[in-house]
Amino acid sequence: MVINELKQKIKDYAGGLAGIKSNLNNLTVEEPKNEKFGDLSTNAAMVLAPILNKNPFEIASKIEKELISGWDQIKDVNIVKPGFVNFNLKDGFIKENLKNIIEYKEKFGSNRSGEGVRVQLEYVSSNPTGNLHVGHGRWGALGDSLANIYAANGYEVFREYYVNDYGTQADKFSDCAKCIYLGHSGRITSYPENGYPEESVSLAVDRLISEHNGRFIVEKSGIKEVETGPFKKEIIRMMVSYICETLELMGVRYDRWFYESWLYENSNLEKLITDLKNKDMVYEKDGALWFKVSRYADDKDRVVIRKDGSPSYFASDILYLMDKIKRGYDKLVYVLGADHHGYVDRLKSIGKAMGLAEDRLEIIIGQMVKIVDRGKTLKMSRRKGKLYPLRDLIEEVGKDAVRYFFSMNSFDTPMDFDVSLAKQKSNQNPVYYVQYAHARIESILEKIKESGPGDIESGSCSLDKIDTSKIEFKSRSERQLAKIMILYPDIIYNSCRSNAPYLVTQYLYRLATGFHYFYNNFRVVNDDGDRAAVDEDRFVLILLVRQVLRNALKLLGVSAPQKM
RNA sequence: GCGCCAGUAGCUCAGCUGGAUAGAGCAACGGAUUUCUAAUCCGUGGGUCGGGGGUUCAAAUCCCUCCUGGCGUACCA
Repeated sequence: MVINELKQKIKDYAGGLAGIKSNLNNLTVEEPKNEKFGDLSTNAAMVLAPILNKNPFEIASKIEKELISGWDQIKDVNIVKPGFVNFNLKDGFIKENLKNIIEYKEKFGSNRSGEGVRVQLEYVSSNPTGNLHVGHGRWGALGDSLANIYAANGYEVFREYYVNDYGTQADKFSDCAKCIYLGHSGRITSYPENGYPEESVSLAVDRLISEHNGRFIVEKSGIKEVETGPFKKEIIRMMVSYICETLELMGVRYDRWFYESWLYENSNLEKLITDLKNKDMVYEKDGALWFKVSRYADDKDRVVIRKDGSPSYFASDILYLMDKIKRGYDKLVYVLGADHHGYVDRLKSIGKAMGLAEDRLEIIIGQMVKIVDRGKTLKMSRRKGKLYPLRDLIEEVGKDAVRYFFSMNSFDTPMDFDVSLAKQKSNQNPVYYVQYAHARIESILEKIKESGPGDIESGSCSLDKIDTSKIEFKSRSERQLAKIMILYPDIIYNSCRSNAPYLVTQYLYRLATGFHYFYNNFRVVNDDGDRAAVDEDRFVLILLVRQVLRNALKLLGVSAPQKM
């Protein structure tokens, strides 16, 4: 990492001046907004000024003299107005860093900051009582990309989907499905009141019929009935398989599908209750058993066992979290929609009650997706349906556009998803812009292969045997392209630290811009003479760009096409 | 009512551990192609950073207050 390493050096130095106790968290090393200020810039002097009670300009020149001017990575330093220290990197340093792309290839950009840490991510976990809608796509994309990013930072990653197959909602779903299922076998019954939308229930029923036909029908004194227990289990399995397929269509996969009902096996609940009673964490009131969560973070206590003796969903929350802890993950990440933000305190309370260190539990609350179609907002409603199904979107827009689109914003931003716009396959969708850069490179390489000039050894477009230190930057834009590439590892590190896949997306756009500009202004293959001549410096450069594009696209689950 | 999130260009969004002229994309307008894919490139216009107050050498960024929108506030899951 270029920036993060320089930053550490500066921070160490600043720490020496200011004393270790000083807060230097807002010390930054970053690319200045305006590139005329140089490659990189630090505000160190201005951060130190109040601590040392000195003029920032004075400190800046001290930093320049004592620290930065001695670095062999730096070509020149200059100090500007309030006390910015701006500097340029040596070309040689950039070239040296380019070597890493060749050395690490598809691993370029990765780091080991998370080595030895087992992190579990749970995302989507939509109830298996209906199909996924467009909003769920955001959590799928976010969760999967985050998982990839954590892995690229050296973490050991586990991806999990929690299936709510236990409790009254699952029963209700099963009842709805039963009605439709019986209808297929000729017996008409009335559809449950306030049942789930028939279209989405039918998805599971159709699947069940095609797999098992009428296997769950039993005749009782001439009347067709359904074996409720096995039917429920199977119909939910069908819905889950549909959900799983939908997510796979957008490249979202899991290591484990965890069923809520598992939590109630082996009398786990009884053990939990005894345990909670022994620890004095519960009390009885109005015939129900309450958990004293209000003593931790939640605003009020929650029911664990209802007065009818059945466990509440909160009981599942506890059991599930305990199960995760028991499985030995060092860090638990929940990706939840804003409609679940009431969970945060509840989950944190459980964590605290279970003695889980606060930093081991990370809850990401993503803001909602507002679905807009031709200027009209489609109202989101969890129970009532009439939402835009995720599957339709993937089929209409394509996996790549869906993944890219959902990775463009910070999860903190409520998002408007214009379905009609997304359906248009036009340059309005920036994914094509980025993919086009890759396809253009492929196209150049194809041309080189075809013309088979003698000056590229073996003609194969491989990264091996390239010495980047011999590259010459013939223009500003070539150097700029190289500089963007060597900053990639910093992006991967930062995107992990702030759970922000969109930083990768923004980076990709920037790299693609750099390439497109380069492409429009310079040629890699010149065939105006008798035979094609390949510019080797540029040939190397585009090979490197291709590699970095691929690496970043892969993290987002977007393909890198050969042709477009 | 209380809680969480948000309000930045016509639209969709970055920037918000305070810093250098508030940035991108799309849309609008004007250019570039006998040359490796024009799904590209270059240029122009476009802003009371929701309103008001405060802290500071410096505020889109921090504090207070008000307005607007989304979500939540179950012995549903």
